[in-house]
Amino acid sequence: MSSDKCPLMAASKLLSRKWGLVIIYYLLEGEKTFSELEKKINGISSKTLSETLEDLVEMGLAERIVEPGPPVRVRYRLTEMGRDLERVIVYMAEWACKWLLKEDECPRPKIREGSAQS
Amino acid sequence: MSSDKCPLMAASKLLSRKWGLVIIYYLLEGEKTFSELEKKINGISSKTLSETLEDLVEMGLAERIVEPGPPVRVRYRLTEMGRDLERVIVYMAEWACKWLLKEDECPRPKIREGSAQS
DNA sequence: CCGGATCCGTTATGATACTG
DNA sequence: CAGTATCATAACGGATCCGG
Repeated sequence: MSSDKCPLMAASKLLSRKWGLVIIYYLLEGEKTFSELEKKINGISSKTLSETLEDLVEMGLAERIVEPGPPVRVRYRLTEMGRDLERVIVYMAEWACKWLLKEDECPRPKIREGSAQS
Repeated sequence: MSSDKCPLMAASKLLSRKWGLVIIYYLLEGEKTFSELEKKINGISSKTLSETLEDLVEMGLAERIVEPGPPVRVRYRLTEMGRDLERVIVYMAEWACKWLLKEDECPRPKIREGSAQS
């Protein structure tokens, strides 16, 4: 049988979203609004950001929090499941620093410690 | 400023390939031929496998090794840069096991020991 | 302005068939 | 065995538009 249970294939919905891990990387810094993410993530279109956020919420990785206005504010926050990707993302970032970037382009991860945010 | 150097964005070519990390996951077990990968990775089309392998080689993550035949054999092997993704992939696999799979569907990683580590 | 939705063109992926 | 060719769908990017 070729049906090995490959855990990475179970995660393929996440992995196949081009900006999924990048968005989570920035959400690890803390909650962000739609337009904060849009400004941070240079190169993403609002359409793709919107769709990817929807998918992240649907996958249970992030929460969409609507603060009734006016003005209405929508914030996105990682769930525990999403925050649990921190190690993956930190190591991926280190890998990219090592192999893809110059030393001086390599930022210190800005992951928040003690992430109790309720 | 929006021009943060985000290491994950530098890796976006890899991350945006749906099957990239999955292929590397299996190549971490050792060299594989095209059809071995095709059998292992259920759900990938030969076209996408072919294109993704080309990209992995072009990105420097894997090598394409042609054994003159007949019959000609083509094997794919990770480079050091590719093997260095091991931590990322192992943690991603663990994450998927924890959140996406049932306990009994969660295989022990079959990564080969004795490879160069940093 | 904010948080998208809609339309449209381009690229990536999937299914199937076929080739050296 | 190791791919290519062809065609269809899905994801992505750019631009525009819209209700609050």
